[in-house]
Amino acid sequence: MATAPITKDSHLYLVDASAYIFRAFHALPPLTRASDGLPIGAVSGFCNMLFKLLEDLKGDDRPTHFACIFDASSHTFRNELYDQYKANRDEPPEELRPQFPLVRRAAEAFAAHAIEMEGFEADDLIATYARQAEAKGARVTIVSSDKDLMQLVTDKIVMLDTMKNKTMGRDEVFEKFGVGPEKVVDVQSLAGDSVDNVPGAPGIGVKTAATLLGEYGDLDTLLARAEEIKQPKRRETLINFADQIRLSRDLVTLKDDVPLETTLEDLAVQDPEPDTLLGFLEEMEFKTITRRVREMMEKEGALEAAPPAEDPIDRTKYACVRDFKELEDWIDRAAKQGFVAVDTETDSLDSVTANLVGVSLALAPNEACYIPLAHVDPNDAGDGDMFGADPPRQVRMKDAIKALKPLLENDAVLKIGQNIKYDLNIFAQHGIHVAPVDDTMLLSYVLNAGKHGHGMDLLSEKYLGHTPLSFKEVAGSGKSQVTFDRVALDKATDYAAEDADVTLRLWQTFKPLLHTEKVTTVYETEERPLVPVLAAMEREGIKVDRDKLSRLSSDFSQRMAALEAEAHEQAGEEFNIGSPKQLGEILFDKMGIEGGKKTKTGAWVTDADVLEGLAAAGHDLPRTIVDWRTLSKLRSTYTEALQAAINKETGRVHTSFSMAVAQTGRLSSSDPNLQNIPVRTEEGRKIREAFIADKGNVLVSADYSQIELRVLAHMADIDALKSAFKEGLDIHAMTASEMFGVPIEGMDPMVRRQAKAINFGIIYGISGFGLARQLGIPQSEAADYIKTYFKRFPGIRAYMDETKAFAKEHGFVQTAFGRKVHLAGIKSKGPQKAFAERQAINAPIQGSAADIIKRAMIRMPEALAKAKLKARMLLQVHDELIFECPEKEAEKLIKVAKETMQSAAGPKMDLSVPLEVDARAAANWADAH
DNA sequence: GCGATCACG
DNA sequence: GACGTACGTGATCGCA
Repeated sequence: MATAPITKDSHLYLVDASAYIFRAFHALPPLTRASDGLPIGAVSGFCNMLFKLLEDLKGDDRPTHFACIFDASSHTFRNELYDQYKANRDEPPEELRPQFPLVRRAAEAFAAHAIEMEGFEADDLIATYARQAEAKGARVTIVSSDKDLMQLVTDKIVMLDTMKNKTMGRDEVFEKFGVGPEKVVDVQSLAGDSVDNVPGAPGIGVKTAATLLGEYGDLDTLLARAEEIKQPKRRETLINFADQIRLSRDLVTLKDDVPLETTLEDLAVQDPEPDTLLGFLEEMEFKTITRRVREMMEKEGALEAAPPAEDPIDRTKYACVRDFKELEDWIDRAAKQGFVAVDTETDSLDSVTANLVGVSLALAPNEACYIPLAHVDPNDAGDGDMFGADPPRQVRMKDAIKALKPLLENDAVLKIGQNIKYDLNIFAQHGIHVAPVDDTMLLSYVLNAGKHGHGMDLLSEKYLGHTPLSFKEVAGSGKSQVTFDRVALDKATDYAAEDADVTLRLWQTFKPLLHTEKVTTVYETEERPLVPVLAAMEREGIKVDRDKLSRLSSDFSQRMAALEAEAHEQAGEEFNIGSPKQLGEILFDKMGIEGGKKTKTGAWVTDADVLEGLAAAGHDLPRTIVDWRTLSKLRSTYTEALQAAINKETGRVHTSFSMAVAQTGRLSSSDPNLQNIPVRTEEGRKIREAFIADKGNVLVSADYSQIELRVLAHMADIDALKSAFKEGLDIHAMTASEMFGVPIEGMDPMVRRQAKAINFGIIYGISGFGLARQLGIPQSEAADYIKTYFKRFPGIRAYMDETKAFAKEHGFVQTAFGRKVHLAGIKSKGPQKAFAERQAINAPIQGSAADIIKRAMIRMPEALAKAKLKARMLLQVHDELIFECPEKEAEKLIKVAKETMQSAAGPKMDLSVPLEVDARAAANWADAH
């Protein structure tokens, strides 16, 4: 049986199968098998549901663990408590009885674990599994509409009614019962249940129960203080029927500690055996679903070419290479073969400072090795006390580097890695410039963006059906975690060689799919060549003025202290000014300000929008908080954190760019994030001023002007927008002029501001609500604006409709350069669909702009070299590139950078609008921007 | 570890 | 007729 650990990324589905059968039988039209009249309506409904759950769900919603839970018998411990429990139930109808065993067979055919236990109801098993999974941080979806299960709902556990396609979380439970899930039991104990024959308290229904609990808190308190109830009748009932209420509670409370026979891990989703499943469906004579299942299986066979099953991962076959001759042998074989998977092990996650600890190579499935280079005795505590600490015998670092260099730099040998930019930086520390490379993370990114993440463990699980050793398993976790150089060589070999092995297998899986999925060009022209460019930028880093940051920090601290004191005075009490919860209570509960909103967790919303509104209404405290928060943010996230991020050796800050995080093709930056350095406020700009050029150098910032609107004008083919850009008009003013019929000359800045918000709205997949919120105007007015906009630019609406239709048909959208962005929710209904539609509109625009700047970045090193410039590219901020160069070069650099950026769409795309780039040189980033 | 908040494009 | 909404990121904090 397949097993898989439950982690916080797991998603367990628990189907309340017995309840489903009854419901399907009554809700669905009666259906009989054509050949012999066997009733099969419930079986059909059940199969359709399973298929939908197992095959249709994508992304986060895709189950990792799955079980169908059945009632084993009608007699359970509840009958011992109360002999009338469920005593009013009729025998199941004649047409339903033969379907029970068929449904169990259906579950087996879908390879869905069918679980039942004598003496326990399905509900108790569901409760036990759900709570266990939740305790491990997993998400749980209970497929049922049974209100008895609603007590289980939490932030992690939701219910799904597949017939109504409705998800039930906290809010929905609250709507139904008037109390949160944790008090559902209390309500049910009072209200009783005629269906299950739970007595409850006579004359008290859900509404009254909720009211009472609202007043007294919980059932025990309510019963204890029943004397205080004002209404005589209710008081009497609660006092007289206290025992019956307590019994009811025992009946409705689900048992969540059933001694399970099948563990959670055993519920791992497994692929159905095609012959068994298709055989069963054909036997039932289900035409439609048989066809759909067959199509799905054919497609998956093509898409996820599973690894040769006869070659499962076998860690015992890995070699630990500890002498030089053996290393030379591996290198020879790799060179001969022409490709090799490579992975480095280090003592840190930061590729600029990390030390190389070992290298692993893989030549073929199971043919992999680990070459330890800097391991120490695992018993060495690392405290400098070298007693008993003999490093294990291993190849000398210097020798290994010398031997590996020709292989890693050999342009006839492809080096395959997972996130190989990291390894490039590690090897660069040792003077090795690895090329050419392939990256399995990027292969997955161009194939699967939007479907799922691209980390190795996830990809291995999904495409190889194999769970690699986790880092924690070999290095420990928490306080007892050690760096990799302290891991014993046998364990290190298992882990490291497996990573190379898995990488190689993923490459074999993904590489052929580039062509079938038509994403070769995106991979070859945008992703693969960008890797060394970004690696160099990360190594280069950017200089920051530590003293300036330090002075800003002190300044912010002082002003924060003053604001904090002021806030306490305005509040009339001391409170934690950094706690949104406490602030909300002071503003809306204590001070009694009306009109507050709550978040889905029940806390008051106190974000800047709300506080600005309150300040405008004449309250003093909100303004103080807003000011304090501004400074607090700047201090903790920037002035403090950036000082800590300065590299001791280089004296510069080195970010890490992620190429496979953003769904649209954008980069992201982290550790630290240098793509969100403040600029919008005066205080914020001071932080930008701390980003400086080295002595004798300047920073140059070059940014695309309105690139997303230009891309939109081109892609949607809007003549009015295109000519506006060609004529160099102020695009927001032009939009305002077209919409409101006012001249561009001497335009009211407020009118232009509104047009600007609309232009952004268009790019984001506009909604009246969003525009109204942004502009602070009534929704009706916003709707009118949008109407006017579409009337004036009908091509935009047509483009949006086409894009949505394409997304729905194909499940993805594309940028102008052929990058695919898959949209998980596009086929769902309700808010998920609306969200996916907005993504569908935004992704091609944002993604095409990302494509363009990537193309510019890739060409930049050669353009700089050709112009004989010493300039280095340091950062990318989505539509902006930051360089550093000798003062004297600045003018020439600006020219080269502009040309390269403005022509970056070609020759692949003949953009029908010009791309404008503004560039400036200065001593710091604020002035260059 | 998660939600709320806020910094950027 | 109601619902829930602007697109894409990452870091920090309080609080469970």
